Amino acid sequence: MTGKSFSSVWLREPRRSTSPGRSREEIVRAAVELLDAEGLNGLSMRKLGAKLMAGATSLYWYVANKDELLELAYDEIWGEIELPEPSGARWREVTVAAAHGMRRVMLRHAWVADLLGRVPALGPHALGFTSRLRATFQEAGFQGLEIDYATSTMTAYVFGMTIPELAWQVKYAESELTDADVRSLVEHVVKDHPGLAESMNAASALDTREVREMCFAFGLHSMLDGLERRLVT
Amino acid sequence: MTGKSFSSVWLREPRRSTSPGRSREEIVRAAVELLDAEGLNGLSMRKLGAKLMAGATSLYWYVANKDELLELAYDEIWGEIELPEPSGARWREVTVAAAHGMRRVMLRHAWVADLLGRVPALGPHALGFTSRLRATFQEAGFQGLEIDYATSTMTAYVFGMTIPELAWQVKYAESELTDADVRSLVEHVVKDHPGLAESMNAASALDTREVREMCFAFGLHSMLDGLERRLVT
DNA sequence: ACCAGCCTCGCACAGTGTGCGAGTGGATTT
DNA sequence: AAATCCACTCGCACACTGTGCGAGGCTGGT
Repeated sequence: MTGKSFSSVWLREPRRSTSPGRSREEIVRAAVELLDAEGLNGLSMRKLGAKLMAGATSLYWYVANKDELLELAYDEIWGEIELPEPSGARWREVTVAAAHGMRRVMLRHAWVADLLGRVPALGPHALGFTSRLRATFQEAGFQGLEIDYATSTMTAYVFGMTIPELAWQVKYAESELTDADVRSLVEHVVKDHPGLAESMNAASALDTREVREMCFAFGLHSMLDGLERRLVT
Repeated sequence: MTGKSFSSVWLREPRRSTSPGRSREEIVRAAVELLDAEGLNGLSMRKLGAKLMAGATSLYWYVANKDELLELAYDEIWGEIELPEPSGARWREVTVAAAHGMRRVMLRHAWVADLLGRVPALGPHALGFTSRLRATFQEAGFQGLEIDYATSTMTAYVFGMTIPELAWQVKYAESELTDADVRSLVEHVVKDHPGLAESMNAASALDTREVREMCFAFGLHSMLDGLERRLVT
């Protein structure tokens, strides 16, 4: 009775197939592989069809359009995040583990960055994750809407911290720049900003990866401290 | 002496033009307008050319390729963020204002979400903003790498909190769903997750926009509390 | 008058998502 | 056994994309 077309992947049953290698799950799995290997621009229906030894348009039997396929692929990787059982007493441990889990999955599938701002996380895997994370905050003692606020804050932090990392990673991978090239670019561009230049010098003695991880941990624990304060007051 | 091609917009001088309406700045401004109106997929070189009463390929005189144009557009909107003068004493005020400024600009230019994960923020406007924000944290009392950690944490939070909002906004705008349609979709999809369903019910009595803003403020202040704690210890 | 340089743009190519409608093969009904 | 149906595949075509190339035009200096 919705009147208009109004469709969503999550409202339709997936189509089953007789011939093997041809099902929504298979297609989504192959799409994820292709995305991992070649990025968002590397995924085309024709390439995906070829990978599955099918015509490009055959896939449209299982999937309404490419956007839907991307929604499915997006939800798929939400399923990869390891998340300990909710536990109110050890909510910080659980939350820290969840944050690192999210970050790991994002780094593994750099193309998520392109979908975060386009696809609402409404798939079963995404909801499952969110739901369990929410339960953790609830058991920790948050109440009412603040349960959701805390959950959102936590996921927001991980997204926001990891996305720019992915931007670097992508820019890196697609052009063949050496570390020295990148450094010289940044040095040049940062010239008019003494503060940034100074911090770049300080960081350049250390391993980039390590700095990123320290930064992530610093922000994460700060944020959790802040949330914890909201709790005991 | 870099050996390889290795180019970046930020290393090349923009080309000047004789005929009016044709310059890097004009083109970028028009691109931003088009992006605002039609989103990332709505921007094509041909449409942009038409808007400027120029052939599509004329633009390539001023801009190496579309990616470069997007980098320029991305940096352009960094310049729109209002940021008070750095002030150590009132660093929280400044930071809160900066966060809301970022959020406002993002909501105004929903397509940033598509670029955050693809384009490193190396343009002059982005660096200017970052540099001044950094100065604020420095004057607040942070030291060494922690100045940058705090800065990153803050921007990460704003990005991460706003991006999913943009996803909804986009999905909304491009399909013509009514509020009721959206609610029924979410209700349906959330059925297996009692916690989420409950919180949805609690929130549905309130104005969506208001809830989003309360959530944003809650997380922001939590995060700043956490950072402040790092400071006094 | 000639030339050099900046600047414009038409053409063409390879590639995209996807609607359409014809085809195929196996199961079910008559 | 024949006819019918339906799940499924896919070739073709269309409109559209970014962009390399190279032919032109305009402007100022000699």
